[in-house]
Amino acid sequence: MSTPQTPAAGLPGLLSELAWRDILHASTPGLQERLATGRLIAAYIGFDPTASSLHVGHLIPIFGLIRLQRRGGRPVALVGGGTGLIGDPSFRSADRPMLSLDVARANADAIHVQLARFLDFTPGPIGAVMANNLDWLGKMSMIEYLRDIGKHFTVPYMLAKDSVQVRLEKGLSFTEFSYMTLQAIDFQHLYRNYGVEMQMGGADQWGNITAGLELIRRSAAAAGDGEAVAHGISYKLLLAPSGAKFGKSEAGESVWLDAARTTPFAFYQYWLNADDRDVATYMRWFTLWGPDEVASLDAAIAERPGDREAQRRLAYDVTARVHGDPAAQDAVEISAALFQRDPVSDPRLLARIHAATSGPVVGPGAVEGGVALLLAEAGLAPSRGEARRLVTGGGITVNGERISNPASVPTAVAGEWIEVRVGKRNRSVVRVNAG
RNA sequence: GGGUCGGUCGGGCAGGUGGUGAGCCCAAGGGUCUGUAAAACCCUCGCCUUCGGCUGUGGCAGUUCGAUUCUGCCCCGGCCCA
Repeated sequence: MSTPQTPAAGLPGLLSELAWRDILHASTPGLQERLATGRLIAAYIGFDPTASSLHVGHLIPIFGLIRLQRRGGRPVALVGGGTGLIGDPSFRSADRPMLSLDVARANADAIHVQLARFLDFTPGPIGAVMANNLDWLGKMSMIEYLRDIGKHFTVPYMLAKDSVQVRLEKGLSFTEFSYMTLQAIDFQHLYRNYGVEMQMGGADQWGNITAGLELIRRSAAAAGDGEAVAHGISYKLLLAPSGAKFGKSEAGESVWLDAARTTPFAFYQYWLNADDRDVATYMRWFTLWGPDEVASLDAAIAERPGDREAQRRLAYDVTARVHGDPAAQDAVEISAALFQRDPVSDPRLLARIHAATSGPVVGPGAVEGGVALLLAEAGLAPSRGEARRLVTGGGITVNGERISNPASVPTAVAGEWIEVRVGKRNRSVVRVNAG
C-alpha cells in the first residue's frame, strides 16, 4: 500500500490520488501534463447492460467518475446499449451471450437510473452526462463503418492485442474480434461531439481504450502537431488480499446496487463482514476519505481489530452512498438489534427487521410441523434433511434458545414473529401468516 | 463426416475382469474459541416421514437372478483425421 500523501487539489492531483489509493494501473504519456494545465477535461467510462442492475463491482468505475467530477472534470457515463449487443471478448475464455435488443434496451434504461444517484447531473461545465452508444452505433451503415473506421485498423494491430491473443486458441468469432473497433467508435464519437478527451476503465479494458486512441489519432491526423489529443487511464483489477471473491455474498450471490435485489441490510452486512486484510483496500477504493482519515483507520485496524472500526465506517459510507442515509442508518440499527446477545422481543422491532431483510413468510402448518420443517419451508435450509442436521448439530437458535430437537414446536412472539438464527451470521425473522 | 477417449455429489477423483457405488480430496455448512473475524480443532455434507427407508454411475432400450461393468441406439465433451 502506498504511503498516503496529500495530492494536489483539482485535476492536477487526479493521478497521484489514484496512485496513493493503489488503484492506478496505467495511463497514457502526457496525461499528467494535460491535467496539470488545469483546463476542464471530460472523461468517460462504459457500462455494459448485461443485467438490469449494477453490482458492487461497478462501484470501481462509478468512483472513477465521482473522483473526476469532484476534481473539476466532467464525467460522462456511457451505457453500452449497442456494444452490449455484441459482447466484449476481452480476456473471456468463451463466447459471451449476445443480448436481445429489447433486453439490452431495458437494462440500459435501468442502469441509467442507477447511475443518476452517484453523480451531479446539474447542467454546467462539469455536469455529468449520460449517453447510450446504441444512438450512434445503431445508425451506422456497413459501408460507412468499413470506409471510415475499418480503414484505420490493420489486422496485425488488432491481432497483437493481448485480449485477442488469449482467445485465438479457443476461438473467436469475427463479431467479437470487431468489438474493439466499436468501442473505438464510441471514444471517437464522444471526442467529437462531447469534447471527451479521456477514457477510463479496468485493466482488462486497456486494449479497447488504446484502440480508441488509435482511431482518434489516425482520423485526426490533420492536426498533426505530435501532441496527444486523447488520453486513457486504467484501473487495477481488484484482488482481495484474503482471496475472497469480491462482490459475492457468503451464499455466492452477487451483491447488487438495486435494493430490490440486495436489501440495504444485506448490502451493509456485506461490507461489515469484510476481511481485515481486505478492508484497507476497500476503503481506499470505495470511499472519498482522504489520506489522513485512511491512515487513522489503518492504525485502528492494526491496534484494535476487534472493534472493526474501519469495517463499520466503510459499511455505513458505502451503504449511504448507494441507498441513502436513512437506509444506512436503518441497516445499522437492524444489525445491532439482530446481532446482540439477547433475542428481539419487541413485535414492532421484529416487524421492522422482517421488512428490512425481506424475511420469509410461512403458514401455521410449517410451525406446527416442528423446527426442521419451519427451516425448510422458510428457505433457511435447503432441505428438511439439512435442517435436521443443523438442529442436531446445535446450529439453530429460535427466539434466543438453542434448539436440539428437530421436532420441537416453536412459539411465535405475538403469535406472528419467530427469530431464527442459523449459525452465527445468518439471522432472520420469520413471519407466521395466520391466514 | 470418420476415428478415439471420456460423462459418478458444487468442483476434482476412486471404484481392473457382471455380485451391496452415498467412498476420498477440495469447496461448503454447523460447533468450540472469537470480533457477526482469521487461524486451529471437532462434526456434517444425495433425498425422505431418520434406530429406518428411497433414489442415484449422461438418456432410452436390451441381455441377466443381478449391470458403473456386457450389447444397441441417442445426447454431451476432449483429442486425432477429413
